[in-house]
Amino acid sequence: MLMSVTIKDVAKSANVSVATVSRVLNKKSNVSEEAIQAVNSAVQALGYSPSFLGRDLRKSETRRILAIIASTEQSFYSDVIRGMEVAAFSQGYDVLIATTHDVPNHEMHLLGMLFSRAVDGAVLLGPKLDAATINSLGEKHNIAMCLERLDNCNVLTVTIDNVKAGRDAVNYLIRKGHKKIGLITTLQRSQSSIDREIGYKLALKDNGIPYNEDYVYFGGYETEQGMRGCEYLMNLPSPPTAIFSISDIIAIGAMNYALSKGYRIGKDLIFMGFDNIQYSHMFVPHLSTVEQPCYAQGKLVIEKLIENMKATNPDHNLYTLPHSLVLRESTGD
Amino acid sequence: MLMSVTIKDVAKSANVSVATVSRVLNKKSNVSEEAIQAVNSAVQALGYSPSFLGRDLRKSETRRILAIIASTEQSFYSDVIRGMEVAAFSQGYDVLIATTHDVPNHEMHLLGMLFSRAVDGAVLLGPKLDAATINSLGEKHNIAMCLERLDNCNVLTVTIDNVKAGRDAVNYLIRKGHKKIGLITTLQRSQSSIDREIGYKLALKDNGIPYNEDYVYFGGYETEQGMRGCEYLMNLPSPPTAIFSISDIIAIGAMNYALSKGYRIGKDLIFMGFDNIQYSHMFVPHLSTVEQPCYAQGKLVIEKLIENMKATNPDHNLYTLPHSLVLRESTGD
DNA sequence: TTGTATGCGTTATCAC
DNA sequence: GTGATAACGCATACAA
Repeated sequence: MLMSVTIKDVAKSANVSVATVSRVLNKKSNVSEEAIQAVNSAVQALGYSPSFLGRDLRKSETRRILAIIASTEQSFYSDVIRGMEVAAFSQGYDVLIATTHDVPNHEMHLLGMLFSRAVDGAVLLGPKLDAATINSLGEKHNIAMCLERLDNCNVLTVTIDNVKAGRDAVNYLIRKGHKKIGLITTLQRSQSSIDREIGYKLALKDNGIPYNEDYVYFGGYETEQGMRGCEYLMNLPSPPTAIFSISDIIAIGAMNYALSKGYRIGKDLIFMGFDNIQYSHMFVPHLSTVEQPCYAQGKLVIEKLIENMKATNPDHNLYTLPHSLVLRESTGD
Repeated sequence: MLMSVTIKDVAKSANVSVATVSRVLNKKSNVSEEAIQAVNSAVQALGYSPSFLGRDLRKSETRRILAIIASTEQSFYSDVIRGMEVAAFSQGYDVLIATTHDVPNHEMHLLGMLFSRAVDGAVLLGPKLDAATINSLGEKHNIAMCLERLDNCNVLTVTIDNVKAGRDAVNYLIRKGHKKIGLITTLQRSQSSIDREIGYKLALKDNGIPYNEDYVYFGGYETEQGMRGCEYLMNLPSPPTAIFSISDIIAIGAMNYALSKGYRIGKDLIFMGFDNIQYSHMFVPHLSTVEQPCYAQGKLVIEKLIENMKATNPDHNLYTLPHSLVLRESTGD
């Protein structure tokens, strides 16, 4: 489209060498004031913008990091991305986002940008690839995971302790005086769902309540599935009086059903969600939920990833950040 | 991190020249079966992945397109992005997303990726830069706008007719028998908001209803502002019986207020939103709204943008795609 | 069918 | 303080 103006053109126009132009552009110290002026006005006049293609090749770095997410639909990622951007930007990196739509092959395709050095590093937010694959990639490339951990995965990871979070959530429901606790979770297993389920069971055990598999509904991530889950649970011979859902979206669906059947939410029936999405305090009644530190997780994972890019000995640890309960009307608070 | 294996290493290992390696990798026809085998097994053995840094510089194209959005919070962008990706992918392009968080300077910084040829083109979804700036960028670079148009902007744009959409929405409320129509819009002006307001006024005029500025509330994009707007409108001496909001988020806030005051939504008071976000049919009562063809807009803008990249004579037209009304409980449907 | 050589736009090393 | 020039990794024109 544009007959590219290069550093050579600027050099010619400013009557200096390309080396000097490069020095000015990169703000090196040893260059005369005259040269600086000459170069700057030439740059201005020609509308020159240095090509990253040349620069990146020469320096063999791009200062770009790729965040790979399922889709932009989960508004919940927003704060994570923001944390990533702030951390990256402060060190001169840009964050680019790409979406997989849950297709493992496409996730691999995007990781190709990493293998091909189009980006310096990648962060996976909820990968669909298996641990073994990610492990082998992690040996050769700068890669990290955020929000979601993987069992037996030896890759830098920042997440929360989902077991403890699930446990805390359910313990709270029990402390509210409830003994019959339903769980709505997903058939499609992500490690965070599994961990939250484990937390659910541990909380029951903490309180000497026997685990009853009838109280667990396996559905999908959509609101509709939450409705189904609640419908199923409330039609049990001895329905639960409290329901923990592994996501707010699901919990809202569940409350939708409960509302339509006239249950008094927060009294007859209490609900706890997970994620603290924006909508959880827009919905009426407002939803109690577990909040995870999205911004902080995003920030930390980038800081660690950038450290790794410079390190000879990369850090492949798992970092867990603290979560918290947000109590609203749906639990009678 | 990784002592890069290059095309040279592959050539050596396969006992051929780098040219032959390149030919095999790019699936050129004129190359012997032997060579293909040799190269492929060398690639395999060495774990070679071609560097985009070299390739992109040589071909001076990246086959990457940047989508610049405010943030990933508006789940509403999701389908647009999806349309963009499908269109791009089918032509061998990747779509990368970057967020501005409404900071014009950061938008400019991201456009730097375009100037510096780190991407071949960019799509702005709701730019914060002014028309003059974007115009001048559009002369030299492959750039397009989507979802949001700008007055006097001579840049490829794909959007809907927001004037007509607003007009249709309000006309529907009037056809439902309402004459006192409130409008909740935003103080911070985007062209789409302005256009929807114009549509509101035109619909009133269509029906011989005088415009009353008391019926218009200017707030922000958040749910809370929708509540305020509704509160304001319903406390007027002669409150409206129908409320049009320029976004679903705002409309949900407005309904929140109405619910809390005991109005019977869909009967005493009807609501129309805009965008058809996922929440609009999760909220109870379900929200009537205006749907825009997100996927189609994303798809079209990329198709046109890629055409432009090849064209000597780029297309700077404005394309408007059809919207539709989605009728639910909030309008008594 | 294959190899050699050049150049893409930078930055960095080295002489001056 | 400055200017040649090599090198980054690749694709391709040209020769063979």
